[in-house]
Amino acid sequence: MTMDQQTGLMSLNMSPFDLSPGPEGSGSGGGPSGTSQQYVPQGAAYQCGPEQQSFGYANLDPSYLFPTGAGGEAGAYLPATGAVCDQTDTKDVIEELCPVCGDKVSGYHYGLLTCESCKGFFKRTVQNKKVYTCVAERACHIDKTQRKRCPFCRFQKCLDVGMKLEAVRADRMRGGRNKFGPMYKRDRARKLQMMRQRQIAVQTLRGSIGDGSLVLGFGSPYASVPVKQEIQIPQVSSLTSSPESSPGPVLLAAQPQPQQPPPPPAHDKWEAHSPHSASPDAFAFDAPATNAATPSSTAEPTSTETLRVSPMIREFVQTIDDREWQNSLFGLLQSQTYNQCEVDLFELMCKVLDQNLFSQVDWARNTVFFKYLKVDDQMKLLQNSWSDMLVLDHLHQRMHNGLPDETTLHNGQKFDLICLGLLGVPALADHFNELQNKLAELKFDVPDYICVKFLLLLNPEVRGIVNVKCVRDGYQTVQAALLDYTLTCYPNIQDKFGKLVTVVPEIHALASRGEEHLYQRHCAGQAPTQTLLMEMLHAKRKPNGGEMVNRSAEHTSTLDRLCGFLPSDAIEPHSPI
DNA sequence: AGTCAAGGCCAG
DNA sequence: CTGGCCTTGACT
Repeated sequence: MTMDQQTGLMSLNMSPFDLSPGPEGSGSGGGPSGTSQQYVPQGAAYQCGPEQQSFGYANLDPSYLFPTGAGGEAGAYLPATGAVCDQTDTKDVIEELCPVCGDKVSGYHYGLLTCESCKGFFKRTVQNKKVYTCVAERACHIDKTQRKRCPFCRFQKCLDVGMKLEAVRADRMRGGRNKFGPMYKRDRARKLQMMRQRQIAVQTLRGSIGDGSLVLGFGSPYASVPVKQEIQIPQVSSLTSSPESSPGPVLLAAQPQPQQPPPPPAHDKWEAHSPHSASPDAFAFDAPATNAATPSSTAEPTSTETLRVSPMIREFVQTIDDREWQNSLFGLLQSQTYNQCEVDLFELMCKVLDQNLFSQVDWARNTVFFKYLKVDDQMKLLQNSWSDMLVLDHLHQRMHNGLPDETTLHNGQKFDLICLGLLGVPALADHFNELQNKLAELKFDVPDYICVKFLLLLNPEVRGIVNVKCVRDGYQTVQAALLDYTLTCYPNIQDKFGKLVTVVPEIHALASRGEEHLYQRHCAGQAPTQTLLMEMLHAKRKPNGGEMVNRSAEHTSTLDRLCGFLPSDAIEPHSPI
């Protein structure tokens, strides 16, 4: 039996964001099989109790904390020995701790390196369609000694760290290999490379002690938390396809390609995450009917003009990882609603926004101009622009990737995807649509998008920036590049650049209203606490007007840690907190 | 033939 | 129900 058959649980005509089970339910063999336990209706936020709260994010998916680059998906611990790893053999790679319980890893199981017991637990849960109940707040701490206490939270953590439902075989066939084989191989290779790079980074650091210019996270007390396993989701629709043959990240396809058909709907990226994909079409975004990135015959750049796109803009476009954005969105919606009767949609929206924020920080800190700034400056810029960029990202996903307004969750609930772009304010929908129409008229394309995003981020007017010159240089460089791009590639659109620039304050106005709304709901106790999202909301409202939170070791904010984190491939293991 | 990630078995 | 160990079988 193929993986398609194993996992063919979804309606064939299901939309890419339709996460609800197919006609047969969430399992392969019909409805739940006589489990005695029942789900406890949701109410509590995804928070941690005081006993396990070693730091602010103790019970959020720890892999959010230290994103290690685009494509990261599952979670795992790096070696937490505290010692610098001087060897880079495979043995070290495998000597990790289970991302679920911290026990010794026995190999790759269901998508990532886990211990034998969590492997067995995950298998039994999925095979037998167990439904667990948490008698506490559904935020139990899971470690080696306590993993048996709360199967609900243990399973939730399995999903959170990235264990894959689709790797459990519906037909129970033994032996053989599945589609993750090549992925595991790549992951091993990547880990080995990371080890080597970390070694180099450590050596570099040793040679630069006392050099205050290094912005590294070695002093962080958080480095022993799990770090995302760098497993790329195979871009395949069946067991028989090779992930290696999958298309690369969204790169040049996003650039104007007037003489070619628009990029095909990216089915794969949806199937990749869904245990329920049944057909290649099941997870395609709607083909962008009014794809602004597919220029019309009158206004688009010609192929000759495309060649004139500056290398910098090409590079900018390459920083976009829409697939990661979509995969993580889908993965979160999937994991948050698996085995759930009903979820709080506002809370879910906050979690998605929170995840988007982590991606955003990860994107920013790897980009030119920004990555050379000191952490404090980086934080100020992000705190100033995060909501604007969230709105812009959503416009981009809608316009260039056909993101629908709504999706059906696993549990049958409808989730308004559009609310992500509106930051939870339905009343802004008209404004949002007007903005989108305006951009569509301007043939707003992917290079435009990424340039505007840089302009939002690199705002030299932000108060308190130390290295204003660097920010301004970056801003002006992007501005010039965008002007050049619009003149070269869209000569028929009168003053496209100027009109794009006028959109920025509109985005800001929209985002500000959203922020205000989120803040009020947060104050009313309706939003999950201890999230990066809430940290961002609070930052602007601090009496010192966006000054950094106290950055002493005992009071380090999440954003601080994210910005101060090492380059993704040079992570220094630390002793536990 | 060896590898290794699936599923299965069964004592505790 | 758990988790350590065993069996299986596609892939190398």
